[in-house]
Amino acid sequence: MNRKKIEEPEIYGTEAQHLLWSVHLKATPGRVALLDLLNEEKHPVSIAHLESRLRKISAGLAAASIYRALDSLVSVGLVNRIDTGTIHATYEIRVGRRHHHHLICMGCGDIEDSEKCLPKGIEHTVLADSKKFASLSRHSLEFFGTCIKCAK
Amino acid sequence: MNRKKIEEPEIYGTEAQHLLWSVHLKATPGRVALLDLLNEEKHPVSIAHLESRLRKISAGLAAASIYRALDSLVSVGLVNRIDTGTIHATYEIRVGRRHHHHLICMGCGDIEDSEKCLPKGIEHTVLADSKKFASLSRHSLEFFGTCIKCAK
DNA sequence: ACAGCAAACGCGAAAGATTTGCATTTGGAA
DNA sequence: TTCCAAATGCAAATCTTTCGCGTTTGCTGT
Repeated sequence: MNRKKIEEPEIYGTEAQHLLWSVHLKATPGRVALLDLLNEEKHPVSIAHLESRLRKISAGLAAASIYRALDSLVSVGLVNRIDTGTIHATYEIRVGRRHHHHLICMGCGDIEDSEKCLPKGIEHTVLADSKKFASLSRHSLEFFGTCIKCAK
Repeated sequence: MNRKKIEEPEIYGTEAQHLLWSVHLKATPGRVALLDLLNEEKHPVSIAHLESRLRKISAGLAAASIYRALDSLVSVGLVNRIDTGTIHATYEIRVGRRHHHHLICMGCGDIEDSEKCLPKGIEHTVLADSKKFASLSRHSLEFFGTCIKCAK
């Protein structure tokens, strides 16, 4: 039993595994589950949301592990942390998506993506004006307003 | 004793009182203390920071009251809630300041203001592209990077 | 295929942060 | 000055996030 054991071409690994390997992180079940989950979501989700989804879908990560895994995913840039104007931060997959921003409804919290972004080069302009910064690597831009439903 | 009782021209009220009255909020000690405090600060500060400052400076608001007061100040637009990329949100006075954004150091958390903003009319463009939103009232824009000190 | 080690994980407890209920106080309109 | 809705203080209840530590596991080198 050494020729070929399994049908699946497991040699190549999943997409999530490749993502993790590409940033030198171990492809652990927790990180893979979180990446898969965030990949399905179309919008930023809260930690509480992730926690309950994981409890249902997969075995369920310990809360502490979710925090640790998210921290590592954010720190290597696979995932973004987004401010939705509420107290609690939300998370969104970054890799594999076009750079984009959000319209956030202050009534119901609903979110829509926007492809509009800052004019090219504005980071350089901002940096040039700055007296204290050596470099800028990313920015966050969110628009707050009222969605059609909440406007009645 | 009915002609004139006190030296101070108390007839007019403080700046914080006027701000509160202008948005139809009662000028309570808690809100006034918070507004005064935020007015001194040059950058967004955390709730924990506000709490300890209040304990020292004035009598000190109950934690619950700080949360309630900040909620009301934010909801009427006197104060902004800012995402600094960490878990905890921060607060900054809005009224009386020019519209501006922030450069946030991912190393030490230091913040610098930037007067650069989005091109005029971008909110309208974004709104026009949107399928779900009726109106946009504000936006947040933060740049994340490394300050000179942290870049060593 | 296997051993070894640093990195992750689970679990439970600790530490913090935020909210709620309720009795009491107070700003400001009448 | 009176009065009432809105604020506040306080303490308890809830959440959220972090930590310590013993156990498990991904993955590198053999």
